[in-house]
Amino acid sequence: MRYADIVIDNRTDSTDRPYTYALGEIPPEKIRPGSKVYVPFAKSRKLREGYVLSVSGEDEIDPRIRSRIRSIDHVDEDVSLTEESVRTSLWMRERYVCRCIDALRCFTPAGKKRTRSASAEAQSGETMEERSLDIAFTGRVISGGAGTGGGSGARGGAGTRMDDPQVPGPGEKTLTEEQAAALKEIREAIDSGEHRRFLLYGVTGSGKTEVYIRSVKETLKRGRTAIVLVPEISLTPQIIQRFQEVFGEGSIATVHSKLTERKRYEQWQRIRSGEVKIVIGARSAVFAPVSDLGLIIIDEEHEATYKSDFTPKYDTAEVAFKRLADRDNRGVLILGSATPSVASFSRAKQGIYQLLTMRKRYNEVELPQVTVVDMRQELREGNRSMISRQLYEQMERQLHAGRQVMLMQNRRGYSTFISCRECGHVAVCPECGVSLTYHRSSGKLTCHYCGRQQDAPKVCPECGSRFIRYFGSGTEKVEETVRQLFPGYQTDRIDLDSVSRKGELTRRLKAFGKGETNILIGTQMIAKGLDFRNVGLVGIVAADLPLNIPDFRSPERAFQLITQAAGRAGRGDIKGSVVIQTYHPEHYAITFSAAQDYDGFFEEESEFRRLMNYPPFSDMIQVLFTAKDEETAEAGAQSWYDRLRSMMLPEDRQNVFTPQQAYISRIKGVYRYSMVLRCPGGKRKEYAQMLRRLKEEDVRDRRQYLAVVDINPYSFA
DNA sequence: AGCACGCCGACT
DNA sequence: GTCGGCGTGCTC
Repeated sequence: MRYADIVIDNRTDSTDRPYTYALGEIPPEKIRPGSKVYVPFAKSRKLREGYVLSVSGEDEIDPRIRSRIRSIDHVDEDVSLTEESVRTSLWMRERYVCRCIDALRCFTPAGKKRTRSASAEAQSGETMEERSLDIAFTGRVISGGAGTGGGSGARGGAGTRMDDPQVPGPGEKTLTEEQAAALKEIREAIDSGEHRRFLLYGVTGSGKTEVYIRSVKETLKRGRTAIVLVPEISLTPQIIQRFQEVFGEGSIATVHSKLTERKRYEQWQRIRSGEVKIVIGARSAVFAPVSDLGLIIIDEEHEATYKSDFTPKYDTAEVAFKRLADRDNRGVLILGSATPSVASFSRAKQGIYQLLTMRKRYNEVELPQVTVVDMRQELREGNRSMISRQLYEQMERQLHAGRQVMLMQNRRGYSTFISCRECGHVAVCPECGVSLTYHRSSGKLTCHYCGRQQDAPKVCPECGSRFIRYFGSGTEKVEETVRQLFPGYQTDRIDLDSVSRKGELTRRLKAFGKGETNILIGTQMIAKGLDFRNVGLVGIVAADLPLNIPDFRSPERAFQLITQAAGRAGRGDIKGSVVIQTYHPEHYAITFSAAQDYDGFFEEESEFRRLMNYPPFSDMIQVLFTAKDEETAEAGAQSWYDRLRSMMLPEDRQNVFTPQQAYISRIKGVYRYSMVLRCPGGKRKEYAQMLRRLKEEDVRDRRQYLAVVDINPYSFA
């Protein structure tokens, strides 16, 4: 008799381990790592879903559990996963301290099947050999048949091919020297059939998309598959359009959150069956069910959207790396950005990534002229408006010349908070404890964390005073000011509040692209995406905003945001200009972004990180404790702190920081405490294992709080 | 004794 | 996550 170790699809930590089942009536060739199975479990009448991790023989069964073993009821081959998915999931469980099932679920089709039989055509008839699973968390290593498995024959070894390299095919553009040089390196890597990683550092307009397209083409030529990841699919219609022009619409699967369940399932099957070999999508597309994966491209790799907000809190580039390094794939990873993250550029400098640089803009358009305005000076000279005199003058000049203007204010709403002038009372969300933002369009006070809304008070709820002052300013206030200053021009505002319906963002951006509005005001949503040919000026209304957030990555974010926004100016054949308004004109994030000097910024930021022992010179781990009452959350954090330190060697204890109330101490009535750990080189794995042990203890002791581990969090909550 | 309710704990 | 078991405590 043969047996299978199975993870049950229960969302609880207490069943996060493999259970052994007999194959029963099922032919052994139908069960392999990744098989989706239905099994009886505990006292439940209904069958439970599960995934096979490994298969074993009679002699490997622990005699103590033998009598309790039950049989698998049936298999669903339509939604079974690849063995590579199982290996990557087990790796994710270790790395992100998550449940095995949560990692496996990333690889499963989110949508529903129509019927059991309707998608039977998706079965490609593959009979993958059983292979050894070296990292099963059972600790059991099973070895099945040898062999390298499906699809590997097409890979590598095609090195002698030397036809049409510089001649553009249909829909392709002629390559610049820099593009050709970058592509040469990538092609060699693809030809080698080895796992290699590149950082494509190309300034805005240097033509990264063209390099992506050619790289995908090279990959397809070898019969292999490619995944192209973009930060947010609705903001990148141009990339998708370019890919469709070159490869044809039918050969690309696009996956994103706006697809209906059925559509998503259809796409999943199209990918799994091998019908399409190119997948384009946001973060979650890194889990696309491709086999023989030869290439993953991560465009705008520095973007925050590549770090998952949900469990498991994975880093897309790490998962991409792991999938590509798998023995069933051995593919190439390309990270592309005009402003690479400090972590990635640092890896490139260390030689972990091969650095490919493209410094020239495609049409040799001159870089925009940048002016930094000291807003303290403006205030001293009597200008209390949020628009400086320089910005006003430049707007006037550009609008007069028929050019368009973009103003970025990375905060929505009308004002940040409202406060009573008599007693100082500040309106605060009763659930989250953060100040409420006034939205003029709706006349409501809104909590930006939980979304709760209430009417703006006419009189102070504390003292009854009619004198209420509005502090700070968001996009709505910018819009109002600009409408007053430039009444003769069409103005539009784009932020999370003004675009609710799907497709509206793209439509409005397109309208601006066509010149229907003269002035576009928005949050960072407008800093990315579409290529606007007629924008003569980009104004960054408050460049300091990201700098005020208490996070070690603030300078990096500020630099990226300013650079991105500035990149919107002068995309066509006109030289653009950029005005940066700031209260910290001397800050290095401002000076280097104004000078468009990435390398200078990197050096300074890297030195700061090294001195402070921040990533990439260490790893940070945050554990967030949530509970319905504050005492439980605090006690949970304290308990982890004490137990963790007692597990550690004395010299490691200094790396655990005292637990404290989270930055946002309450969300939707749930209290939050946080504990942060710093992992010096090489300690990450060891610490993560300790955290895993603490989680297991909590399950056993039925603790009333929830602890969520976040490895290298993108922001410290 | 008989029953409702809620917590416990095992699940292969 | 899920369900039966079982203890508690109330009522007849």
